[in-house]
Order: sequence, then C-alpha cells, then structure tokens
Amino acid sequence: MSKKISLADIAESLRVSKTLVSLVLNGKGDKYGINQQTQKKVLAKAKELNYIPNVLAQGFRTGKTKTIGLIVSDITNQFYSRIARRIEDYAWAQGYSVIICSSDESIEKEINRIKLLQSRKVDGLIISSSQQNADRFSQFGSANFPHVLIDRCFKNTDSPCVTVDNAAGAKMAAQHFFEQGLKDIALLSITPEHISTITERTNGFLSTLAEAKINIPAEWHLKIAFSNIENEVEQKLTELYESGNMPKAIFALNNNLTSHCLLALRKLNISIPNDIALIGFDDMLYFGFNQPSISAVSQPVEEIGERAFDLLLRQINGETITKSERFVRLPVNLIVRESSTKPQ
Amino acid sequence: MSKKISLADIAESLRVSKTLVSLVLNGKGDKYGINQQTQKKVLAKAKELNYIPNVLAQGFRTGKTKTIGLIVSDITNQFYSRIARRIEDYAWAQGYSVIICSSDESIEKEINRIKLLQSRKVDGLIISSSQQNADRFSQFGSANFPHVLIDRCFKNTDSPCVTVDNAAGAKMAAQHFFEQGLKDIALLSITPEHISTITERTNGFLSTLAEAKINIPAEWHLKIAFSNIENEVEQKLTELYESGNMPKAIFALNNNLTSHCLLALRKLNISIPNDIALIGFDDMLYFGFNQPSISAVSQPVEEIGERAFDLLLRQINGETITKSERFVRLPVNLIVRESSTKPQ
DNA sequence: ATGAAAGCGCTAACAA
DNA sequence: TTGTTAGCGCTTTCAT
Repeated sequence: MSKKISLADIAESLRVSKTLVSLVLNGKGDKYGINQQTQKKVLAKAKELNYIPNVLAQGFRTGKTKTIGLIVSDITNQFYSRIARRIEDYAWAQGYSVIICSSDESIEKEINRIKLLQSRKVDGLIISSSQQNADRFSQFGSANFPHVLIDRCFKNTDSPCVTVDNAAGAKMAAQHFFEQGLKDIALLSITPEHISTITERTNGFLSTLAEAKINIPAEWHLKIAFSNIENEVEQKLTELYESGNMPKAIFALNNNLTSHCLLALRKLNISIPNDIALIGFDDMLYFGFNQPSISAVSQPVEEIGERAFDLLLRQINGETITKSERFVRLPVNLIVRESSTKPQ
Repeated sequence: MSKKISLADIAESLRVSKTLVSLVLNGKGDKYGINQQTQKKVLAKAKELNYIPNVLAQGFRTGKTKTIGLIVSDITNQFYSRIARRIEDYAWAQGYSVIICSSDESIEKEINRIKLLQSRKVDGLIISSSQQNADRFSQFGSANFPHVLIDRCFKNTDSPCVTVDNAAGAKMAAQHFFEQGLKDIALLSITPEHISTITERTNGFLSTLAEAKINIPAEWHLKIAFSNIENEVEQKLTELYESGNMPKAIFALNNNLTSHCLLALRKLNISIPNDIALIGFDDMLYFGFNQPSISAVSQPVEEIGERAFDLLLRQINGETITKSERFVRLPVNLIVRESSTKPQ
C-alpha cells in the first residue's frame, strides 16, 4: 500500500483548489457550474492516483456515517437474524452498513449499546427494545434522531414502530384450540412481562378464553425467565407433570419457548398432540417437518425488517413521518399443523 | 438533546487544557503524572456534563475506528449467527463494534463488502470466505491488514485461520455407519465445491469409505446448489427415490442440507432410520428433540468466534502471530442419536 | 468558474 | 504537572 492519496494531492498535481476537487468528486460540479474540461481532468486524475476518499474524514466533517445500528435481544434467534438479514440487504443497497448488537433482554446492556452506537454517530437506530417505557425514545424524537422500534412497541410515543398483530395471532390460537374441543389450556410465557409483544399475546389469548368463559388457573400460566429458558421450561413443565395436573393444550409465546417446550415434553414422554396439543407464536422452518409438525402463528418477519428500514431511511433523509404512517402493524396467520389437531 | 458537549467544553469550564482532559479521559492521567485531584475533577465534570466522546473525531485523528467487520455467507444460518454472537460479545467487551455482512456465497458480493468495509476503515476483518484462493488475503498480509479467516481456510497462505477438523468429523460419520452395518451411503453435498469445509468433509468421508473398499456411485453423490437448497434437495432426492435406487444412509454436509433432507424424506414418506439412516455435519438444537432425533457432527461453534476474535485483536494490537498459532483447527465430535442407529 | 480559509473534535509532540 | 499548538482530510461559506 503506497502512500495514501488525499484530495489535496489531486488538487496540487492539477494546480486547482481542494474545493474544486471536492465539488467535482461529489458530483456537484454541474451544480456549481464547473467547466466540463476541468471536471474531466479531476475525475481522470482521481482515477489515475487511485484516490480513495477517507470516509472517516468525510463523516467527521458532515456528521453522517452511512452506518445504522440494530439492537435486538439475541441475534442467534432466527426471528431476529432474519430481520437483520433483510435490513442488511436493504441497507447495503443504499450504501449503509449496519452494526448489530444483542442486548440479552437487559435494559442496562441496551442503554449501553445505544450510547455507544450514538457516540459512533450512527445515522439511525432500529431497535427491539426491552425497556419499560418509551422515555428514552421520546428523547430521540424531540432530538430528531432517526430511529424505528421493531417487534416491541410502546404506548404514548411518537417513535415510529413496526410490529405485528400479536393479539389477533393469540386469538387465532385460542379459537383453534376451541375448535378442537380443547379447554384445559396452559400459557407458556416469559418474564420480563412488560415486553409489549408478550402482554399483547397474553391479553389477546386470555381475553379470548374469557369470552368463552374459560379461566386458566395460576399454575397453568407458566412464566419463564428469559435468561434461563433452557432450564426453566423443562423444570416447570416437569413440576406440573408431577403434580398430576396437566393441561390438554399449551400456547407458547415465542419460538424459543416452543422449542424448549417440545424438548421438555419429549423428555417427559408426553405425546403431542394426543396427550397435549401445542401451538407456538412465531414459526420456524423445522416446525414444518418435525414429527409431529408444529402449529404456529406465523409472522411476516422479513417484512418487519423491510418496513423498518424504509421508515428509518426516510427519517435520515429528513422526511417527516406522518402520524398515520408511524405505527405499522402487520398481519399474522395461523399455520395449522399436526401438533394442534386431534388425529380424527 | 441539549448542545453536544466536547472536550473543549469540559476544559473550558474547568479552566484547564484540552490535552489535560483528553489524557485523563483516556486513562493516561497516571502515566503522565497528572494530579489525582485534577483527574477526579475532570472525570466528575465529564459525567456531570454527560460528555460523550466523538468517536468519529477520535478515529479520524488516530486512524482507528474501534470497529471490525464480519463477513459470513448468511447470518440467518445459526452456525454463523452463533459465531457472530460470540464475536460481538468479545468485541464489545473490548470496546469494538462489529459490522456484519452476508455474502450469499457470492465472490463478487464478498469482494464488494470487503472493499466497503475497508473504505470505512475497519480495524480488522473476520471472514468466512467463498473465494477460490487466498490471493486477496495474501495482499492483506503484506499490507499488514489485521484479518482472520474462519470456517473456510486456504492452503498456501499466511492468513490466520480458525476452523475445525472437518475430515475427522466426516470419518467419524462414515465409521459410525459401518458399525451399523450400513454400506450403501449417499453424500449430500453442495456447490460451489471449492469451499474448503466441503472438500475436507467430502474427502474425509470418501477416503474412509475407500479404505473400507466402498465406492459410492455418482448418483449417490448429490450436489446441491447453495442458492437453491430449498428446492434442489427435495427435487434430487425425489428423483433418486423414483429411480428406485435409494441408499441406506445419507451423510449431509451442513446443517441446511440436513434440515432440507429431513423435510424431503418426510414428504417422500421415507422413514428414518428404518428406511434410511442420516447423519448431518453441524449440530442444531432441534436435532436433539426431533423425532427421530438426528445424529450430527458437532462443532465448537462459539469457540470458533472466540479464537478468531482473539487472533484478530492481537493483530490489531500489533502483535505478530507466530506460524504455529496461525492455523487453529478445533476438534469436533459425533453425537449419535436415533437417526443413525438401527432400532435393535 | 474557481479559490481561500475556517473549522469539525480530537490527539500528540513539544514547551514550559 | 500542565498548556500550546499543529494538524488529521474533508466540506462549505464567502470571496473573487
């Protein structure tokens, strides 16, 4: 790697000013009425010297980095990696890089990441937040910091948000259980419970049961610590099993819960759907070919990423997002498979 | 967001110099023998004013960005997202951010990403490359650009690399089939074939078969296009099935192939392991509770990320990686489950 | 149609 | 023990 070529080098060797070169190289030559001849010369020289602009200097000067941040709870979860992937594709197409962070559902870690991302002067942030309320993001709003919430949203905030119709999905699951004649239903949920997706799914589910005059006892409302899904699902399900008070159906509120529920039931030698029926929120590839195949509420995952990036880019470009565009709620659908249907 | 606080603001309000503040904030206070009192004051003021250093300016000045790039073929594949996650954790602990890119196994895309990442002045690069040879990375070496190859490595290169013992894993799989009395074995592979992991696994497998005087016919060496796994696995397996020439066992060379193989066999109503036995390279959570559970060669995924980041960081810090440290090959192990064992 | 010059916020050599 | 000063490479306002 020979000596780094800078704007000044080009300017000097051409005996013109840096301004001139900068203008031409940034495509503003015509706008400033710079001689075509001169422009050609500059372009040619830049190529000849193999000039590579120093993005750092540019960013430093303009305050823009052409980089965005993405914060999710765990990139290892395919739900998030699929969103990330779509965001990445869209971002690169527009010349943006994306820095991905996992927060492990920790508010502290999340704030930490946000701060570091901001100190890195990312142009915007897409975030699936674990926070209790929108305070931090409302600050963003008033500071005009481009950002979009995904998956988890907040009430009383002007922050743009892309999520799905969680309540409707939960309702579909409940009704499907009813159709199968199942009424003894357990809810496999997660803490922290303030997460909007969890509350929406829980409420949607419980209210549908309530409408059908079904109440689920406390011991069937299982709450698993996010940080310990791996052990707790099995543990609590085993306890329940040993208490002899098993439900006839389980609704698991996310893909991880569903997976570990599957694993636990298998260990307990409980047969799906004969002994117990199962529906999960969020579909996964293997649900389709597991034996039995697993019913799930399917989310338009990639579309979440797509819409979020679009909303972010528009903010970065200075557009105002109208109130009605600010809240995107995408539809979900229930994919009925073997795990929730009685073998006739 | 009130006015941005800069070093100068702190310096001014404390009536000291920017240098002083910079030194203290960068932890070089003691080294330069700065009064403890003064240091405390600076730290306190920084906190009080909620000072956030402008990393861009820092980077511009020092030429370091505290950012690294990670290029994999598809972050949506859990093998890569787990590696990415570990790298991220380690990176953040050291104050580094990571920009993740997916190359879709396209050499062109990969080069594109490398270029952009370099123009963004990342301090280093970790990459699972799809290229045919090490040329591009040898350039890095001579330019002293910190980088580490993961998963896929090259011969004849000084680039540090972290991978696993692919041949040994394949050999274990073959021998396990033998122990089960299985000799009619198909190999479910992928193109492009130049990828080192694929060739190593293929060679390890075929050579073990050869030692046992087993030759597999061409139609049992299935080669699936990376970009079309979703359709081709099913299609080729169906063709094979309809030809009436089914093997008694299949070794699938990566987790995606294994998953789609599972799906295809299920559609064809072929029972595992009765009709056909199956072993996959690279384990996944659901392999453990699928019915039947799936045997797999398990890789120390997180450790790959860990070792790679360590190697990268040492380069960034100016250390020389000795020849013997340069090539890390981690051990794998075969997890025998139901899919490859005859129900006695 | 082109140039001079200021300055973004920080670090580091050199002074004091 | 602390301060002065000179840029890093670029964009942009204001002159000419």
